[in-house]
This record gives sequence, C-alpha cells and structure tokens, in this order.
Amino acid sequence: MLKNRRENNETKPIDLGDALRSRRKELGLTMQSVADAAGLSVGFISQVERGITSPSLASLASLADVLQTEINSFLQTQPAPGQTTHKISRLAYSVAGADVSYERLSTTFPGSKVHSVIVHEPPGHRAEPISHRGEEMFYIIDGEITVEIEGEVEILTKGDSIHFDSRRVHSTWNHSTDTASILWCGTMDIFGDAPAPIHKEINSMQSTDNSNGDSN
Amino acid sequence: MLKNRRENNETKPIDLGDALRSRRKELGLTMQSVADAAGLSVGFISQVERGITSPSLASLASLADVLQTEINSFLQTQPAPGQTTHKISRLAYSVAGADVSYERLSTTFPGSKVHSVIVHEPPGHRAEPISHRGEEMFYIIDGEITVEIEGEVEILTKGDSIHFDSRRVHSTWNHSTDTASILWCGTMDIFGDAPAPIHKEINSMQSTDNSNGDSN
DNA sequence: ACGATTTTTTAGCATGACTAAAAAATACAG
DNA sequence: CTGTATTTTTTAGTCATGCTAAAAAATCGT
Repeated sequence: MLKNRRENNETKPIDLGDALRSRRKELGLTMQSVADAAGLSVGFISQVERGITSPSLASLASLADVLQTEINSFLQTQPAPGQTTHKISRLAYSVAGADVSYERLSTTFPGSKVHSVIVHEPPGHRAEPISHRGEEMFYIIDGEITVEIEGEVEILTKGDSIHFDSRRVHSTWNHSTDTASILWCGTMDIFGDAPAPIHKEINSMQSTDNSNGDSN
Repeated sequence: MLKNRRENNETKPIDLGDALRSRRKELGLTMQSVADAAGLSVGFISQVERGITSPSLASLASLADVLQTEINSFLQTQPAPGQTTHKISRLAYSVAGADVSYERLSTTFPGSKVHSVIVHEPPGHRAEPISHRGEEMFYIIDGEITVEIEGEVEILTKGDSIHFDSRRVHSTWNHSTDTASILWCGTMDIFGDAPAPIHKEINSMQSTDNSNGDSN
C-alpha cells in the first residue's frame, strides 16, 4: 500500500514529457537517435515523452545533454503567454519611511525569471551589504553611485553598467549630491509574487529560538 | 550489467546534495521537519544530502516546495565567483554590413543566465519576427521604436520598457527618423559563449543499419 | 500494395528510491 | 562529568518504478 503520501506534487514537473518531445522535434531527431545518444531505449523515450514514466535525474541529465539544453528548461512551470507591456504609467512606490523609490519594469508570467526595476537613490543613500542567490545587473540611467563587491570598489556614472553573481557580497552607496537612477535587472524575485506561496508552517514546528552564533 | 553508458554526465547535477543541505540550513530547519513536510523519511533526507542517493523528480519537487525555491535552483551548474564589472570602455561592435551596433553590458560567469546589450538601431531598421526560448526586456534609453508581439503593436519611447516571453513571436522596427538606443536584457545567449558546445554527432549515426544488433 | 522507419504497447527484470529502526553524534542541563 | 533530549548517520530490507527488449501498431514513401 502506498502510504499516505501527503498531497505534495503541487510543484510537480507538469508536462515534462511535452517539453522533451517538442525539443526533440525542434532538433529534428528521432526517438531512436536520442535514445542511442543518451544511452537509453526507444521505448523508454516514448514512455517519458508521453508522461507514463518520469526519468531519473541521471537520465534527464543525459537527455538534456543530447538535446543541447540545460536540465532546467524542462522543469519550468509552464510557458503560457502572459501579460506584456508597461509604459510610463509605472507604479512608482516607495517603502514607508524609506527614501528610495522604485518603478517596476518587469511583469510576471508563468516561468519568468527576470525581474527589473528602476531604483531612485537619493544622495547619501546606502544599501547594506547583502548576498543571495542569482545574478543581477545595474545600468546607471542618471547620476552616479559607488558599488562595492567583495571589497572591490567601483564608481559607476551615467551609462555605466555592472553585472555580477549575487552571491558575492555587494552593497551600493550614492556618494554624490544628486539622486541616482539605476536600472536594476536580476533573477532575484524582489516583488515576491512569482510562485504561489503555499507556505506550510514549517518554522513553527521547531524549537522557538536558537539564534546560535551560527556557523560561518 | 550497466551497459557502457556513454561518458555522459557532463551536465550531471553536480552537488545537488550540498545545495539542498545549505538551503535547509539557510532556513534553519531540521532534517526531521523537512522530511515530515515533504512526506519523506529523515534517513532519506540524510542520504540525499550526502549524495548517497538521488531523489526522484517527484521527491525533488516536494523538497523544492518545502524549501521554498524552484526545483531549478538545485540543478544549476556550479556557482563560482566569476568576473564582474564593465565600464564605458565597452566593446562596441557591429555585424559586417549591418547597420545596427551593439555594446555588450553583461559578463559571462559560470551559472550566469542573464545577458544584456545596448542596441543602437538606425532609422528604418527592422528586426524580423522571431520566437525562441526564454524571456527578454527592453528599456528605451533614447529614441523610439515600434514593437510587435503576436500581432499586438506597441510604440515605445524614451523611458518605456517592455518585458515578455520570448516564445511569443516578436519583432521591432525603428519607425522614427533618429537612431534608437535600447537596453536589451534577456535570458537568450546572444553572445554564444556561455556553455561549452559538447555537440555529439547524433545526426550522422542514424540510417545505415543499427536497429537492434548489439543492444547498446 | 509493400517494405522501411518511427512510435506505441506489453511484459518483465533489477536497480535504487525510500522506509523503519537502531546507532552514533551533537548538544544541553544540572 | 553524567544523563537525557535532539539531530544526524548508518544499516538492513521492501517495494516501486525506472528501464530494457521485443512485438504490435502507426506512419510514410514509392
């Protein structure tokens, strides 16, 4: 008997099979050739593409390899059209009390990973050092700022840009006397509306505090 | 007998276990709570994190869910620092004969997915309709252009932006009498230097005989 | 019609994904 | 330090499913 598996699956791969199939078609390959190249059997490819079985991570990796894409591309949550434009009717908003204001540029559609805002930082404003997953890019629309990445300091002025791995500790500072406008573009979801929350209350089940000195 | 699997694995999950573990630590969770929330056993979590076993896609999905990230984040190919900045010393280049010129903004580091250029399109220039994987964003630095996405036409002028799924057929046209400067940002690798080619010659191996024969 | 190629289906084996429970760390209190 | 409580690792064992081989069924070209 199958145990009472929770009703997980909410983030389930969706139609991975379809993705694989369309990609294969895109390359004009036959199941046979894909199977051979990936070291699998034809029948299995068929089963996977039709969603009857799901491949192991290893097999998926082989397939992604053969199909010349990243393994990720098959696990995205649905393509779907999604909304599109945005004009100069952008909702400029600023956090209460904060002196920075934002103009959201990017939209959110199923599968979207890139987010973008124009950030207006007043003179003297500092963004504390931070490190997180993903990558980001700045393009200075107006004004100038100081960017520090893992100790390295750079001064960026109008027209300059920088692109880096967000895991590297980074901070910014508007050292000038004018407001700086920065076009920010990155993979971090700063709007927090991308994936459905779902939120199981995991936190509440552990031992309250902790807050040890932490390792590292 | 394991067959002689090709030397695939090049796209292999790397250290999926580590990724899972550090993410769990990041949330300050215990294996027990994660196991419970995901409907799995503690021991199994331990095994997975230590790379002794690899989870099925279904389990991975549950875990990603519990750990509040996308399933993708565990399959990325290595973090690694990578180079960083870029100033107004950008290599402006233009394709032979073409009247468009580019200034590359983004850098390429292991794991990077976002690419970015400033495109200068002369008056009258047209970019043919195209559709491909990924998403992209335009921000009009100067001038104005007409963008058409799946039939919908939009005129974007300085300061406007648009963000859409690249799978939707899109084209642009500089309908004005001045050169338009567009900051392009997207997930498509327009520089073609991101992942190693690898390219196995799959096409050439079909035809001839084969079919069963050696069964591997 | 035919054979040739590609895909689907069936039946079945064997690996490994997963569990339960005990052992080993790690931590914490007195 | 000793004991108890918590978290992690290990072990042993099961059952499910990822996967193969081969036959059946489409699809296609001539």
